Amino acid sequence: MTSISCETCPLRRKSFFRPFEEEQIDFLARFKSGELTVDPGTHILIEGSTAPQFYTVLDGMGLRYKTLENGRRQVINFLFPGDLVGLHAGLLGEMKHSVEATTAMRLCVFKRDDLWTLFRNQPSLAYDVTWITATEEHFLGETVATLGQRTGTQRVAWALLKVYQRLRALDIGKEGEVPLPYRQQDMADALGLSLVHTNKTLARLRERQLASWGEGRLRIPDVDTLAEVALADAALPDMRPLL
Amino acid sequence: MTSISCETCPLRRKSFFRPFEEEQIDFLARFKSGELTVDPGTHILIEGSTAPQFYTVLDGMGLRYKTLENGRRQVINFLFPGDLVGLHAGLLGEMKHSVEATTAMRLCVFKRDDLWTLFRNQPSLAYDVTWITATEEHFLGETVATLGQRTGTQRVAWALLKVYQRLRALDIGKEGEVPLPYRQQDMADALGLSLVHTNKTLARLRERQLASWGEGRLRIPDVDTLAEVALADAALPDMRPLL
DNA sequence: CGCAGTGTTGAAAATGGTCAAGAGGGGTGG
DNA sequence: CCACCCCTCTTGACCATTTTCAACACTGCG
Repeated sequence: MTSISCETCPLRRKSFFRPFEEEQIDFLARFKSGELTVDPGTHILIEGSTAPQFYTVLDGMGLRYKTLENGRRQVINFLFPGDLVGLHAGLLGEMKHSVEATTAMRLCVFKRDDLWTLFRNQPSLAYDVTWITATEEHFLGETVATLGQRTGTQRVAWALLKVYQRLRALDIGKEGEVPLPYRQQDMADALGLSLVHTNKTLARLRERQLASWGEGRLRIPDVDTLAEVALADAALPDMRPLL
Repeated sequence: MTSISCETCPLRRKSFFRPFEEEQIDFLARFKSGELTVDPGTHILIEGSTAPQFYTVLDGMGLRYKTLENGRRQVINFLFPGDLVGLHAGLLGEMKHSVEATTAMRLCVFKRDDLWTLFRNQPSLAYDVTWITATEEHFLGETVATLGQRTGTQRVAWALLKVYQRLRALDIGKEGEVPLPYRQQDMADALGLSLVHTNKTLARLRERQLASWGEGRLRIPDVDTLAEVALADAALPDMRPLL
């Protein structure tokens, strides 16, 4: 399996990612220390560890979660191509959550120590790192609002909508249908609902023809209607930088 | 009301904040464009606006919240001295939430446009900005886990503990007792609980002598026991940079 | 004095959780 | 090749945490 060069990275060509200057790409090419390919179910990062590396997701899907002292698991978010993974270990010294691959994944590997070089020599890339972190923070704020203020049905609708929009922005799947390889338990753990209630809520959304998720595929006949139910905005996410 | 100079900023002397190099302080002194003093109840930033400024809280307390389309309010977090406010407007172009002063507040004002200068000329400060944003993101991840996986009692205990620890790290209040000027409704909106249920849960925590909050003061007889109930870690937060 | 904002308490209603059981699919080993 | 097991999804019944509704006490303020 040969490593993909940053210059011709197929992910970067997607319109979801902001075009970079040649100088920035050159820097990233040197910054990149390798590629990691993992099987479904692999634990990529473990809470409490001090990983010497961090990653950008090139392909595949995963999830970021935290386990509480009572054994319950909170899925913090789902991971898609373009997401930065494990930056916390680089920035804060230790991982505050775990990361697991749901499908097979390919990740671009960076050395944690090079982060400081990036900040010193590439202010525009440093700005992008901060932008990504702030965007992530904003999304978590939305998630807090969802868990705090939305009903079960609204939560499930919101999550399906967000995932659909993100995948469509990446041009994955097609209009009205995207792959969604997670288990219902993952969604339940992400939304703070029980598995049983999540299942029944999904069944109701299917009946009402708002969203139909099964066999790894999510179908949304009418995004605007689902967005209404989700109490959310139907707009696609903004363009973002890709490290 | 004269403006405080960065060189002698009393907040910076607190042991909660990492000492800075003289060069960094000099830069910040030039970076600082003024001071803002507001009365309790003032809306400092409004969701959707494009503020040309962002702030560091020098004194007082406030809260950051978001209003959903159904009118419900989610308090995203409480704001204390040292917190950066409104960086989103600078980084992402527009505010994604609102900020309101609970007590009288004093804020250090920065011009949004200077942020880029900071990234270009002060990589170590840029790193600090990113560190703060990542820490904030981490905290929101904890909040998501709280709303998703903790029971009502655990949530309230967790919030009181976090607030207590943060204030103590700032050396506000004294061992076992800190000021807490928020309303029960604010706490309820932060935890995704109804006001009534929050009130009754607080009463039970008071009966059990775990935490007693009333008349603007929070008393915690035994932090470790409360931490157990909260399913949380009793450690004080790490030292952080102050912009 | 009356009013608005906050805190408190009781009772009824409901959303969501837990328990339990079964169906179906895919992999593995006998 | 079949049997068995494990994992995921599904559904029903019952339970409980939390919400909603309603009323009242207390305070500060115009």
